[in-house]
Amino acid sequence: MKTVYGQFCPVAVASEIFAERWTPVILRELVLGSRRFNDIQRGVPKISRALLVKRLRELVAHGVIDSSGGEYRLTEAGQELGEVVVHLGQWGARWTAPVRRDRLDAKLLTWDMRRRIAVDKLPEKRVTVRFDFRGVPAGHKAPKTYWLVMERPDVDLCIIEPGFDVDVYVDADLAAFVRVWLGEIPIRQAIRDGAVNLNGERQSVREFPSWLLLSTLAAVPRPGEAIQRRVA
Amino acid sequence: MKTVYGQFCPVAVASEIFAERWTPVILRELVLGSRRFNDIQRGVPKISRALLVKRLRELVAHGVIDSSGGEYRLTEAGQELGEVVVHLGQWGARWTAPVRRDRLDAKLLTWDMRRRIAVDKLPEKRVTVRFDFRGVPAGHKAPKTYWLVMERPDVDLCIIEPGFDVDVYVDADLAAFVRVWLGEIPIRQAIRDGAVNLNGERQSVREFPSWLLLSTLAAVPRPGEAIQRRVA
DNA sequence: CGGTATCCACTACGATACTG
DNA sequence: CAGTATCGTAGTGGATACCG
Repeated sequence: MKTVYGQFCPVAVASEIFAERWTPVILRELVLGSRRFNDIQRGVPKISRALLVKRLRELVAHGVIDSSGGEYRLTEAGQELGEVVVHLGQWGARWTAPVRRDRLDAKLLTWDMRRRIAVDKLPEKRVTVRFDFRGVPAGHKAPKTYWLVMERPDVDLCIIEPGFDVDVYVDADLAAFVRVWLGEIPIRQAIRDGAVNLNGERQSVREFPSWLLLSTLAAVPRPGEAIQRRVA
Repeated sequence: MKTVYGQFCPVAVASEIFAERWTPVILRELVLGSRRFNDIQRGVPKISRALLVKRLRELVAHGVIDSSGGEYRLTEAGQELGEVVVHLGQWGARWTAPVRRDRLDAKLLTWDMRRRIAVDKLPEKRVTVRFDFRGVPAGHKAPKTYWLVMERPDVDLCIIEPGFDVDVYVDADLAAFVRVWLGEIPIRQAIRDGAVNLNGERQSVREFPSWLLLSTLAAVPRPGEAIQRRVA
């Protein structure tokens, strides 16, 4: 373990492990359940493969994750460090403005959504939802169209037409949808504002908002919340 | 604000602020109460002045600290980020082994101790404690001898003989004393083991352990604690 | 005390291509 | 799928000296 700060203080020692470039984001991906190398990378798309390998090795060396059979899992220490990641994310949800042009990423958004579907609320039959995002910053490489194919208890994300009939069409401004995802605005409001449009089979369209759980950080109370309520 | 991770996830955004090199350690110093530039640097001795300036500016720009009149203070957002720092430190106390040769630093230790004296338990009269550390790694630049001059409600740290009669002489192995400081071993045990020796005026020697509060992280329960108790 | 300014060295990282 | 290998570079930060 390379000593960076030269301090015995546990904050410094922990920072040598935790506060490395990319590490908190990699840990978030593990906290959210990714186990396999390529899955982890999907959640951290801008990291290079070589660097991801290096970081994972460091985390193994520090006892934060175990690696076996091509899978990475948080150890007990890792689970607890995951709580720090969540705490940091809650701070970010409260005190930062995450939605900015250079942070919009439709692929990452849909990859995150895939994990937050209320499977128990889905109908018996397979449901296919097609997302078309507008307002995607120019120069953005990721596709603008995605399909979520949900067939209890499985949820698959497709980037190419899966060939099933589409039940719900979601046309949405990307920035607005990210805001909905993060709990900054209610989906009903985004629909009313025209930032999000739902079309397709009546019943499915009505139920769609209840299928889509939001980000785990969406429920974090914001600093102005009490005041906003008073005003409203 | 430079976008590092290109993700809207609040964990990523918060990491761009928090998980920069040195930043968690600087924040710890602010959490522990330092306000002035040079005081902060005393708690982060290995950072260069130029870099400390830069990091403080970044924290101001991110709304984590305020700077005015040559003082830096945590904002409301900063206080909450301080809770994350503490959480990270608690993880470090539980899951890392902070005491290693290249992390020992007598100056930093005494600087930390200065802030953790139970002022209300001190006697009316001035008390002077002299520390002599042994087992300091070769090549260590910091002095081996320090004086803590405590005169309610003030505590001063000296590196040169303050000229007062010494009430308590503390001769201690540096590594062992750091372990005591961090709550890894009880001071009574370190005394029994001969790693820490107290001499001087009887009454003061007896009371000294009650004056010295330990690190705020000393009380963090360790993973093996329950098991250890069972064995003992 | 609380910074600036300059310069240089290093190394961490990204890009790209290849492998079992 | 899960890496390895190589190489060039941007940018980060250390050292040092100076300043209001």
